[in-house]
Amino acid sequence: MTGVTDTLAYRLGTLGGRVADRFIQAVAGYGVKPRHVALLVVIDSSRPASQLELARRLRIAPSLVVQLADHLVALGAIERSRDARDRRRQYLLLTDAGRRLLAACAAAARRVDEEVAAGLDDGQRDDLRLLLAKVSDTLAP
Amino acid sequence: MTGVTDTLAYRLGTLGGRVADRFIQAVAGYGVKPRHVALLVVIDSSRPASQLELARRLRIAPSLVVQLADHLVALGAIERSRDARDRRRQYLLLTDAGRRLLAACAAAARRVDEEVAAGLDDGQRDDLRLLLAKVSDTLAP
DNA sequence: TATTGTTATACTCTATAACTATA
DNA sequence: TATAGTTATAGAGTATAACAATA
Repeated sequence: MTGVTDTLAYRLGTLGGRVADRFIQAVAGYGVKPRHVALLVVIDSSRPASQLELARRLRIAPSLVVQLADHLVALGAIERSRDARDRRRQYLLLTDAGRRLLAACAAAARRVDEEVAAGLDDGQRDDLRLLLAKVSDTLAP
Repeated sequence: MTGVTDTLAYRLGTLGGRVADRFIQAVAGYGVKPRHVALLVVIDSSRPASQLELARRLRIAPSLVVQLADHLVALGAIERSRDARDRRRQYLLLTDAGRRLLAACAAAARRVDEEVAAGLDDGQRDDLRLLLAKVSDTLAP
């Protein structure tokens, strides 16, 4: 009988935590945490989106988007821009500094990858990336 | 230039969280959370260990082991047994009910796997398991 | 009245520090 | 005095609920 440690669910869950801890350390120097990076990512990879839209995409509470955005504004990484036609809405937009910050976080993630994937050859790294992407897509909706 | 989402670190971190959420739901009916399952796993897969040893293996605070163990004792899943030669030490031992609970959690994890790996064929599932195991080993120490 | 964003509050998780008992 | 375990306390992270502004 296979044990719980043999399952993808258990391995992905525990390993995800270990890797996330390293990522936290890797980006801490830039004054951000994984949630901030995730927000930067979705801002970067979509048409200008309101805070509520971003909350839905990230599956986090709207009030948390406010806090994360406040912090990123303070860092100069994003700007809030009111919708002229519906003044309730505020779009979050990356600044040049925000793009540089995101690039720095990507570089930090690649440094973590060096450690995480130290035991894998290039082909295995690509295989793993592909398989994780497939799983992500499965869980996407 | 590769973005942060292309890295293993970012994917493993975010995906780990999503999968962990599903695992939490899957075992909630048994009255346990992932930390309890992790404690059951290490108790099951080692010589009788003191609470402090278990804390070190799980990389969690000794005080947390106390809380988790209290809960598992209340569920009847483990028993505390004092070391006769050093009455400060308490070994945590699985009961039969604990073994059944662990088996139920493994079954729950396999149900989560059905969802997580729905987009992968059997060969890909094995590949992913193997690659994750390799990465786990790399990060083990 | 409904929706967007914000603020206030509460809850969960977990660690650190203080304490007890045994050595 | 040092160690295993326990209890008390505090901090981080995040959600829910109450509120403000606009539609």
